[in-house]
Amino acid sequence: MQEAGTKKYSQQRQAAVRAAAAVFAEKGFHGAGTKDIAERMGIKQGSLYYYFKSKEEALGEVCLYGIQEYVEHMATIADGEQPFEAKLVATVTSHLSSYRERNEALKVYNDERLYLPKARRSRLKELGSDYRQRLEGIFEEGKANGAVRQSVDCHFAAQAVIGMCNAWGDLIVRDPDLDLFMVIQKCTDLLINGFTKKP
Amino acid sequence: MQEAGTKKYSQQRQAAVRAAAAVFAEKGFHGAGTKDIAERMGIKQGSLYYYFKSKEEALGEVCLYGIQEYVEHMATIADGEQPFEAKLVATVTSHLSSYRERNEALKVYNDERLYLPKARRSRLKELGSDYRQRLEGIFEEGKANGAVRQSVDCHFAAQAVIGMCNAWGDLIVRDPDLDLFMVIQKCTDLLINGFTKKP
Amino acid sequence: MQEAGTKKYSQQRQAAVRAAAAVFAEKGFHGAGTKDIAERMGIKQGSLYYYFKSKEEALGEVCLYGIQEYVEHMATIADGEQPFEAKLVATVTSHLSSYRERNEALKVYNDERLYLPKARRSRLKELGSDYRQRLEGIFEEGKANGAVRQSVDCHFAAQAVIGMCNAWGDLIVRDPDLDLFMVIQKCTDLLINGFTKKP
Amino acid sequence: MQEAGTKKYSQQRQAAVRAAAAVFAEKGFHGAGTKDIAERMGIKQGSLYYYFKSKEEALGEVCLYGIQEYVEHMATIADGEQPFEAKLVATVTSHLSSYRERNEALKVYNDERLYLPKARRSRLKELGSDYRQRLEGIFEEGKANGAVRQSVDCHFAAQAVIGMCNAWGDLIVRDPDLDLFMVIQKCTDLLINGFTKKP
DNA sequence: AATGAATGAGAGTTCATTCAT
DNA sequence: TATGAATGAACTCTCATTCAT
Repeated sequence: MQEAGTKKYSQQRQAAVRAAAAVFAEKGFHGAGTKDIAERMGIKQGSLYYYFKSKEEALGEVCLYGIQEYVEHMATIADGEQPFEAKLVATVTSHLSSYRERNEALKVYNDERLYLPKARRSRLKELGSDYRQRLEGIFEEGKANGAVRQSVDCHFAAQAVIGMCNAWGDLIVRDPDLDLFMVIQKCTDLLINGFTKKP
Repeated sequence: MQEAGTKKYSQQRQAAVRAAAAVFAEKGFHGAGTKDIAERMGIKQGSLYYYFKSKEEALGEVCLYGIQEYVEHMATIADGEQPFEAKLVATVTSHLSSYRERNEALKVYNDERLYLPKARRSRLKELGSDYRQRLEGIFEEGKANGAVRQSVDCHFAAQAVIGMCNAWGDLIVRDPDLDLFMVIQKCTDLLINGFTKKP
Repeated sequence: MQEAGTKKYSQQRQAAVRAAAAVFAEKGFHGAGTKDIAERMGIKQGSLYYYFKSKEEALGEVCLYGIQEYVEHMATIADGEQPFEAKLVATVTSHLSSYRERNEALKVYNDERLYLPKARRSRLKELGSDYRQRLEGIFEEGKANGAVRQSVDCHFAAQAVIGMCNAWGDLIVRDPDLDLFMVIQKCTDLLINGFTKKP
Repeated sequence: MQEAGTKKYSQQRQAAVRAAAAVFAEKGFHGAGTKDIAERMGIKQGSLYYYFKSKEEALGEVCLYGIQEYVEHMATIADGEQPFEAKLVATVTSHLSSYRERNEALKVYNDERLYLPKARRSRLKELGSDYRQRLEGIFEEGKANGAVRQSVDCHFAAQAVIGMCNAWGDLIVRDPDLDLFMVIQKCTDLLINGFTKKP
C-alpha cells in the first residue's frame, strides 16, 4: 500500500476499482471472489491486496466511484437557472448515462452498498441524501413557479424519479444493446406528464 | 424429504420458505447462511435439509412463492372489464401489497433470482413474462379505447410500472412504518397522469 | 430389538443382512449409507435400527454370514478321506460357489472386515484362521502321501489358493454372466499342475 | 493450482500423492479424510486444495501413480526376447516389487478405483487393459513356441497371474516384514509349474 | 413393527487474507 | 510491484443415530 502513489500505482488502482465494479455487479458482493477481480485485472489474487486492504474496502471504493460524479452533476443541474422540465430531463439523462459510462459501479452502489459496515457507509449516505434533497428542491421550485401540480408530494416525487431511473439502469447494464436515448426520452415523457400541469 | 407430505411437514416447509425469504432479503443469497435460516425457524442447521435439498432449492421456492400470487392477481385484473385507470390502480395495489403480505419473498425474487441456475429459473421466467405481457395488454387496450395517449410505448410502459413498483417495494420492505396506501395512491397518480390523455 | 424374535422378525433380519451385503459390496462400508440399505429392503432408514444396533453391527453380521458356511464346508472337506486332488477341487468349488450363492457377503468379508473394531473382528479372525489352517493341513497331508511336491511351502500354498479364489470371486460378483464352472475348472487345473508331482 | 508449476510446487504435489496413497490404502477412499492426508503432509486441511481440486482428483492421481510404472515395465518385458519362463518371472517380480516401491498406491488402484467417476477412470482403464493384453500376449507366445500347455486359456491365465499378485500384494503392504523375494519365488514356481509343460 | 422428524458431528470445499520472497 | 504458498474460519451438505408416536 502506498501513500504517495506513483503514476502506475494509481492507474492500477483505478483498474482495480473498475474490475471490482464489474465483478460485484455480475455476482454480487458476497457471490464475487477476490480471485475473480484479480483475474479480470490480469494479476494474481494476492496482488490485489496491494491495492485494497480488504474486499470490503473495494466495495466502498466502487460505490463511491459509482455515485460521485452523478452527485456532482446533480449539484450543477439543481443550481442552474433552467425551467423545471429541463432540469428533470437533465437529471434523468445524467442518471441513466451514468449506467453506461461508469461501468457497473452505480448498479453496485444501488444493490450492494448495504453490505458495507455503517462506518464506511456514512459518506455514501451523505452523498445520496444530498442527491435526493437537491432533486426534491427541483420539485419544490417547480411547484413554486407553477410548473408542477400542487398535489405532488416532492419527497415522493424525488424517490419516484430515482427509483425509476435505477430500475431502468438495471436493464441498461444487463442489456448493452438497449437504446439509451430512447429510454431517456420515454422516461422523461412519463415523468413530465405525470408531474406537471397540462397547458 | 417427502413427496406427499404430512400436515406437519407441509407446515414446516412453509415456515422454511418464509424464513428463507426473510434471510435472503436481508443478507442476499450468497451472504445468507443456511444456519441463519434454520435458526430463524428454531431448528438446527442440518434439519433444514429435511425440507430443502439445497440452499439453491430454497431460493427457488422463495422466488416462486414471491411471485405466484401476484401473477395470478394480474390474470384476474387483465381479464376484467374495468376501464384502464381502474386496472392500473388494481395492478399497482396488488404489486405493492404483495411486498407487505408475502413477507420479503418478492424482493428476493427481484434481487436474487439471477443466481439460480437456468434450469430452475425457467418456470419463474415464464411467470414473469406472463405478468409483463398482460400488463402490456392493459396498456394496449387503453390505447385502443382512447384512454392512453397514442405516443405511449406499451412495452416501455409496462416495464416502467413494474420498475417503479419494485423500487417502492424495496422501501416498503425496508421501512415497515411506511404508509402503503399513501404510496399506492401517489404512484397511481403519477402513472395515470403520465400515461393517459387529459380530458 | 427383540431377544426371542417372531418369525417375521428373523425373516426381516435376514433380509437386512442380505441388503447390507449387497450395498456394502457395491459401495464399500464407508461409502454406503444406512438409507441405501433400508431402501433396498423397502423400509425407511430409521426402521433399520430395529434390526441392527448400528451400521457397524450390520457389517459384522454380513461378514459372519459371508464366511460361516464356507468355513463349515471346509471342515467337512478337510476331515474327509478323499485324495489331495479331490479335496483341492472341493475347496475351490466351495469357495467360488459361495460368491454366487451367498450374495455379495463374502466379498464384503474380504474387502471391508478390517473396518470392524478389533472386538468384533475376533470371531471372524478365528474362523478365518481355522479355514486357512485346515487348508494348510490338506497340503501337508498331500505332501505326506506324495501327491504334493516336497518343495511346496504349505502356508504359502494355502494363502495362494485363498488369494486366487478371492481374486476370481471379485470378478464373479462383478460380472454375473461369468461361467462359474469354467472358472472353477481352470483354477483347479492351474493349482493341481502347480502343486502336484507329474506322474 | 498451477499449470506448469514451480519446483516446490511439484515436489509438494508428489508428497501429496504419496500421502493420499497411504491414507487411502489404510482407510479406503470413503473412510479417509482430506484432513488425514493433509496432516500426513504436515500441512493444514485447506492447503491440500492448493494441490488437488478435490479428494476425487487425489484418488485419480494416486491410481495413476500406482500403475503407471508397472504398466511401462510390462511393455518392456513383453517386447523382450526372453523365453516364456523368464518373462513370467519378470512380470511377477515387477508386479510384486511395485507394492513395496510405490508405497501403497497400487493397492489403492486395485481397491478404490471403482469409486472414481467414469470420466476419470477411462485413462486407467486403458492402462489396465493394456497390461492385461500384453500379459495375455506373453502366454500366447508361450503356447505358440511350446512352452505353455495347449489346454491353457490365455485370458484366464493372465487374470489369474494378476489376481494372485494382487492377493499377495495386499499381504505385502499389510506386513512390511514379509520377505518379498521369497514370495516372488514361490509364486513363480507355482505359476510355471501350473502353466508349462513338464519336460 | 415401523416411521417421521430431528439432531449433531463431521465431511469436503471455498475463500479472504497474510507474508516471505 | 507482484506472487506462490499457506492458512483458518466459514460454509454447504451428509449421515448415523435417536425417539416419540
